[in-house]
Amino acid sequence: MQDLLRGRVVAAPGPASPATVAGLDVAYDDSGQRLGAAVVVLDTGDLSVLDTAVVRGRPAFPYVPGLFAFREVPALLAALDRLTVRPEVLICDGHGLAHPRRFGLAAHLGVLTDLPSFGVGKTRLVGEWEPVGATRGSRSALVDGGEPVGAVLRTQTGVKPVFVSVGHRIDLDHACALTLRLAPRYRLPETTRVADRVCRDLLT
DNA sequence: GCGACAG
DNA sequence: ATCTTGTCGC
Repeated sequence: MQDLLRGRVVAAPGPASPATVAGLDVAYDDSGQRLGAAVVVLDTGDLSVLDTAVVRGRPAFPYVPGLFAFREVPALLAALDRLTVRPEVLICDGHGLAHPRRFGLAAHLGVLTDLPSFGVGKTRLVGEWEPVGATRGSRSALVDGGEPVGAVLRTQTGVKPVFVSVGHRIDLDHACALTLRLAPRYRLPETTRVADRVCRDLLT
């Protein structure tokens, strides 16, 4: 399925300066039998929350590295469907092309929605990189099998970097620039932080 | 056979 | 992802 859908990924420059971005995340209960998914739309200017949509349900697939999208995509699509504001870019908790078959969650969601998308992961799935500079904004190429698949980006000086990789209709430089703009104070972009908080609250 | 392995 | 325990720093 991934090998098939991968052919629908579009590599495009930009987007220049999106006014809205969406953050997506999923949380699970203690049993792992229930999940809560959230999509939040933020204004890139002041990082204010413009819209929120949530969904509760069951995992559609077990967690298997490389097949992560099959677990969370159904719930995230359902949540996206409930949005009132149409986001210009999707920022996913996970990887885009930095995937064994170059089709991680961010690429998967991008193709299915045809919205520009990229992933910001907390840990690596594939690839190697040279040490990243210690200051905010420093980045190092993430390379897998000899090809560049993303960037290891320092969003806060002296804090562990994040892994940025494009999904659909966006280039790496714009993805990194957006990530930095959305992470003025913490390691992760506000989109991810807000979505994480919202979906976690669904389980309590 | 052994280590790696998004969330 | 989720959980615990402990430490460091503002």
